[in-house]
Amino acid sequence: MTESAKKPPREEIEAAASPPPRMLRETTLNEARRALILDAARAVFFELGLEGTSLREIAKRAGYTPGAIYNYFNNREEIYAALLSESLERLKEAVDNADSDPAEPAAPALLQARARAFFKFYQDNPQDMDLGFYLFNGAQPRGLTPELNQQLNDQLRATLLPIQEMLVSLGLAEAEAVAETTAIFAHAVGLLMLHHTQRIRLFKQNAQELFEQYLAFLIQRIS
Amino acid sequence: MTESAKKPPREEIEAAASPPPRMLRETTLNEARRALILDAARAVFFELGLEGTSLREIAKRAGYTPGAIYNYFNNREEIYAALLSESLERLKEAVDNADSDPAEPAAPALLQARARAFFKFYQDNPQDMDLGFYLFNGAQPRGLTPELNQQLNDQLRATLLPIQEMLVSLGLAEAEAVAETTAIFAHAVGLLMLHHTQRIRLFKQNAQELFEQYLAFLIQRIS
Amino acid sequence: MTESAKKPPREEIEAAASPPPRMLRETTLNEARRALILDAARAVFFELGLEGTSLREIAKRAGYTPGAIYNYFNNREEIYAALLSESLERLKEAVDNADSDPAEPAAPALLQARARAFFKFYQDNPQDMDLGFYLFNGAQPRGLTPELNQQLNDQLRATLLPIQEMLVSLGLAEAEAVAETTAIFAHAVGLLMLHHTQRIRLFKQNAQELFEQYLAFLIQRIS
Amino acid sequence: MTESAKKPPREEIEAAASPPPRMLRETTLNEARRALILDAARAVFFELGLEGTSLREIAKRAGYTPGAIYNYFNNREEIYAALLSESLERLKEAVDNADSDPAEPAAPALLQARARAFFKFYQDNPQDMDLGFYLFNGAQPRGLTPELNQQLNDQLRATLLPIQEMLVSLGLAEAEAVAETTAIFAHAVGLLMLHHTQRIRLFKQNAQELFEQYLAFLIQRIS
DNA sequence: GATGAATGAGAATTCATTCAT
DNA sequence: CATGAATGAATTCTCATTCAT
Repeated sequence: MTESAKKPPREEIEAAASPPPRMLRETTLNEARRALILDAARAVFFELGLEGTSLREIAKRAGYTPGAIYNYFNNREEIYAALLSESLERLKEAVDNADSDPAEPAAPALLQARARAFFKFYQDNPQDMDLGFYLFNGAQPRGLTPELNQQLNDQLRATLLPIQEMLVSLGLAEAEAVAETTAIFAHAVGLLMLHHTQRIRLFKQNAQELFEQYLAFLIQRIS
Repeated sequence: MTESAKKPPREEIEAAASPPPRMLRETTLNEARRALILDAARAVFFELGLEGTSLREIAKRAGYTPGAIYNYFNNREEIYAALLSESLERLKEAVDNADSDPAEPAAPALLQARARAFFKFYQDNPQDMDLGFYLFNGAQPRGLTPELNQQLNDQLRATLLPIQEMLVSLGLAEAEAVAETTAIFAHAVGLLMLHHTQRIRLFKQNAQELFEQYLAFLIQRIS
Repeated sequence: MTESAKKPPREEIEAAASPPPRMLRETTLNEARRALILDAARAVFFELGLEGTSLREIAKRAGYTPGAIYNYFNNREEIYAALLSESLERLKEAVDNADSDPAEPAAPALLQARARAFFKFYQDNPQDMDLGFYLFNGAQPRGLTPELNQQLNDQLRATLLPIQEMLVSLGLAEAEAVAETTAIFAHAVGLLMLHHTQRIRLFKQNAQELFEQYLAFLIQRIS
Repeated sequence: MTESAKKPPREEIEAAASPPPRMLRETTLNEARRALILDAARAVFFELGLEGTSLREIAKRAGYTPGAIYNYFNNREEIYAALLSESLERLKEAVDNADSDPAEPAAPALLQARARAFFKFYQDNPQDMDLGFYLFNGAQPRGLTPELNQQLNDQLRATLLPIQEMLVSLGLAEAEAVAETTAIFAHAVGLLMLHHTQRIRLFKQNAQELFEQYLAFLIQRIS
């Protein structure tokens, strides 16, 4: 689930009936190794931060020579992109799963649940935010190809869609819903930044509480 | 004005009576040279961004050899800290000056003016935000000493105080005012992040407009 | 036509009577694949030059993985050797074909035609010269086996023989003819070097004209 | 004599009267160290050839860390350029010194002496020729700046000028003299290539003798 | 016969920092 | 106060080659 297949699974398609076992095995192995590298990369990134993350270190932790990495990724940025993509996948999953939180499926409650899930994901996984802001930086995001950039954008957009839909459910016009989604996104990001950098302590405030309050005001305003 | 004296001020104070002219002269010269280096650093940082900024480049632009820098700063992080301190000074100045915007000095208008000034400062100077988030990162801010960290925190706090005061003027209790100040801060930061990383384009929104709207709702809510 | 079989021919010969069809088929296939690789190698070499030519690139263009190449060649140098061998074949062909240039088959004209063909070949195909000088370098030519080296030498010698013969036709003693052939060879090589490295521009001279002049003087001298 | 000063001796000039001893000492030391690196580079180049020559190896032999080299040269190509420049200096010296070979200063003898000196220099120092042809390659010579390229070209041109002058002395028109100089240059280069790559053995000829013969014919022709 | 994984060595270059002078 | 030399570690990436499968 956590692995976004980057390499083309080529022939797998033609023989939909009986995937040749050999090929299947190799593809699986391959993906497992990619995943292994990504796990190492994530670990390094989370432990050492952006600056401390080098190909060497990733390779070492994955039990590889640096050169070997290039069998799975064309360059360092691709690793980051894969990491981010996978992070966004987890984020989306978290937001989507918020629905299954039982009980009251009333629109306001669902909106809260989804926004909360989004907020909580990054609150619990600060490095995932770092990752995002590292790659989503400046005009031409790091070393990403436009395609990769587009893909990541799409993933982000898709993640926030359920929130936007809920706002529409609550009676907002499409345009308003987009604006409010953006605002929620921004407010969450801002609070999370203050939280992670500990600046929020300056004000003796609690990020989560403030976010809840923001949501409460919002719902009140649009109801 | 832009120079916050970090290192040398000590002796200057103890001998308030008769500062030996020689020492005074040297101290002054010293500060001038520190300022020179910081100017160079700022220029490099703004031009090349965090990644492109190296001690070598700073030294070169300041007309020094890299080694000479260490007479004024103990390491690279200290330069960044001084830069950030000075950036916060400019920010504070911007917020304070918002008052002098003539006409209606009514409380709501003043609140708006100050918050706007804050927002605009970082919108116009993205690198200043980079600087802040570079140093204010994670639990133990980069290579900062606790004292430096404290000082920077104080500066930030002082900058936001005028906004907080205005909220009190508008009738909020002290505790509420702090919470709302934090929220304004967070919202601004969040929108600025989305703006600078261009993620806001995904939603076809405009950061400044959204911030204005946030302020409008806020004022409406608390009036 | 362009393929000089290096490796497999052995068995083919011993069993002149009844070459087992299977082995024959395989041998043929094999040679075809060798040729395929060499074609790719030549293309890469001509396009990217010596420095840009890597086994990986050759393999990629031939539709192989790098490892597969080692079924046909023992190492990179062997590919180059095969390439050079084939280049010398083409050169020989060019010189031999000079005869068929119609009209006056008088000895001086033929000599000129052949020498010109030699010169022109390398003038038009600078990479072929690179190839030659890459392998024919220093005392122990690159990674060539003595046998390979001998073979390449023989090919070169055979290529120049028609010129030497023409000199004999023109009345030179065998020893003199060899010496003059060497001199022609050297003069051509020297001018081509100056031409390809563009050093000849320093003198605002034209390589081809100078070579013609050299030939003219030579013919005049020995007639 | 063998050291072409690349780095600007800056202030040395203003105080023409009494060069401050300190500065002088440092300049001298500096040049000595540059020379040391160049010596190492030459040694590596001569021993391992172009392919084997790496910054690492040069640094190691010079007793330096690779990084330290960059205090004296901005990149690898600059080292090569300095090497070539110095090689051309030696070549020029050799040609110029041919004059001082006493006895008969008649024009033909002088021409021969100079051309011979040129030839002999490269015959005795094959790697110097490699160096030249390495850098003087293709349209945009390796990684050389146009200025460096120009400088090297000028040095080469200046080296051959004495030969050209002698041809004028012998009665050739300027244009003819240039053409013949080019031809002599080319012939020498060609023979030297065959000599160094040992291809001349194929013909059982002797490079030096052939060159002498070329000169003899030339002098005879133009006298 | 061919693949794909992996190695291990190596490339040039950059960097913050130290230190004798 | 400032220099210039030097370090040593790091950076990403490339390459020819090997080998189990």
